[in-house]
Amino acid sequence: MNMSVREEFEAQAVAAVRKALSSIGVTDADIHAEIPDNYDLAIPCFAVSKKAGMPPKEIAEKICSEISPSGLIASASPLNGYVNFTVKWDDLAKETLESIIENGSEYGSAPKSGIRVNVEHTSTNPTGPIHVGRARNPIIGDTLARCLRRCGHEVATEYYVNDVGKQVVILTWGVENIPRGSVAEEDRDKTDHRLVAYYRAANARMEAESEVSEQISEMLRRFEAGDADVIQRVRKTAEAMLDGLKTTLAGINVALDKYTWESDFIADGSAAKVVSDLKSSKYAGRTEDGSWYLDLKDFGIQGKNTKFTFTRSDGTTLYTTRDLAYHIDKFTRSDRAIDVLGEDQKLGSKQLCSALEILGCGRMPEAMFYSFVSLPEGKMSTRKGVVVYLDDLIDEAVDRAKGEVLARRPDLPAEKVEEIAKAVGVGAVRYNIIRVQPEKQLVFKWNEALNFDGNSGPYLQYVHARACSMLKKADGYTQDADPSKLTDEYEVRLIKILSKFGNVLRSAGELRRVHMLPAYGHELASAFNQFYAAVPVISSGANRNARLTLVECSKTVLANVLDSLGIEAPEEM
RNA sequence: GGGCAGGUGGCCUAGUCUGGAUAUGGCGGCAGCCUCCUAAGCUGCAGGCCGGGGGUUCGAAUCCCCUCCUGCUCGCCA
Repeated sequence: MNMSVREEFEAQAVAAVRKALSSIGVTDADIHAEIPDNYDLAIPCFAVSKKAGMPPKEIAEKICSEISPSGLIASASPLNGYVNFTVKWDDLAKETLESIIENGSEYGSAPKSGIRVNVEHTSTNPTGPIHVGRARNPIIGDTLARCLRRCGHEVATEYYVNDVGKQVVILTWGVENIPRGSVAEEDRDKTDHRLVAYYRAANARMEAESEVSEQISEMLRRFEAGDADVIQRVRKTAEAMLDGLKTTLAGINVALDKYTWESDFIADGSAAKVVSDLKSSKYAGRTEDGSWYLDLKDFGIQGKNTKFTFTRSDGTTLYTTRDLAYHIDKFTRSDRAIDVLGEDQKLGSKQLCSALEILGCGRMPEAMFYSFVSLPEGKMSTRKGVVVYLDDLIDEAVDRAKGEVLARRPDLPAEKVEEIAKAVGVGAVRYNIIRVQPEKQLVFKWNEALNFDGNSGPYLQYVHARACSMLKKADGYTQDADPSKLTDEYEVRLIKILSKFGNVLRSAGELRRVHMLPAYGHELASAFNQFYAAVPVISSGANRNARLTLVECSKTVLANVLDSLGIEAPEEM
């Protein structure tokens, strides 16, 4: 679909102001619109004031005198240096409702852009189950991907599997050498939870027994020398572990389009190509021991060590070297690459970008950082067992949701209860994580993670279910988008919120401000609840059809918001 | 020590990029609201030196400088 009515109105208002300003000789003014409480749009004249050499108040008055109602603009009035616009309500309401009815699940989406966007997310080491400390990654990545799709882009999500390096070798050694039953496996029947016991045990034995340590080192040496057998065995273990991780991700409605294996970039020679290309750059240098590095002091890398090492002294590649090959590969199949990364990757990501620049790669990945979720007692650690697994969080959330459903709906069959409980539990978890700006430090607390009230996923789901229930109970009506039947203040507010959805999707997607989405959903749901409490719908006589149409439209947009958040929209709960 | 990020009522949080009209919501607390469309709801009340200090400006939560607290980081680890 094309520009929404709301966006057209904004464009018209800005154009009108620009035109009025040009009549007083100001042409390059910096105009930005705000959405105030009492008007539909406001443009402050303070910045313009200096350029024009006129007080803001006078400019606002002057601008308003030049603007007459046209298009979607109903009025423009000056107040305290602002130009306040009101929209032609009838047009806004009618076109918004008609557009929602016409476009349904696509309402708010932008037309196809033809731009290929690659979103890499999750990419956790396949050495243990996903814990809550990293749970922001798949949820941010998946939500962003959903928003970008609605922004019209061709989006592919991708998981970069680290099947290279000491950690996976330790795991593989453990799985191959520690007898089944000799270590206590976790009781959850999933490969990631089963195998992590061998990873822990292997780590412990490596530290305690020099013989084990030597075996692991030998395995690592053979791996790096390209021993096909070792590489294959490590890959197999990683695949088994990944299987469990995929199940966890599926549990929170995350499915990735592609899994790319780090070892492939060694096997196909592309990592070696990166090394040889970097060696010939003027920033390259070699230490006495024979390792190669780039000196990045001219690239804004600060600190006592500006060197970025890209080969070991034995010539083998390092993680970031392979990541370079990976990014070059990504850009052969996408126009934009977005990396969702933990904040510990900030320096690495910067070095990667500098190296890409040195390699003459015309493009840079856009990094999105989040800070790790910690526990009140401190950082999570898989090895120390100070950890809350994502699987446990999901189970707990679904369990609690089940209790809530059972308490409210004794009439539902058991199967339906399970279905709703899963939707609600997962909704609470995803919403709670995505509602907060990613860079904010987050301390995990059960009562917050399992919040079902107020600013929560279930609150939005509840409104969706409520709207569905009303439509069902109405038992038939004819669609009516006549704005003259929707003049109550609650109806007006609700429709104005519905008209903003496209703008919200744009900033959540293009500007990667994913946390705008839950805020909007809450605003919409809250406005609906107020409308619901104040305005009778089913028994409302002449306005019945129009009000039911508004309920249907609200339901549609809410479903779109929930879908963008990767949260299911139950029809009853 | 250097770099990067966060600091907003008891708790969580929006707004900071692009300075502007009374700082957004939620949780918890208190007081109300189901003979009407799902009370996972609605209404009202209390609660704020926007970490602290300077500066720029007609105007600062927002920009600049200093400072304190928290997290991350400065590997021939991944």
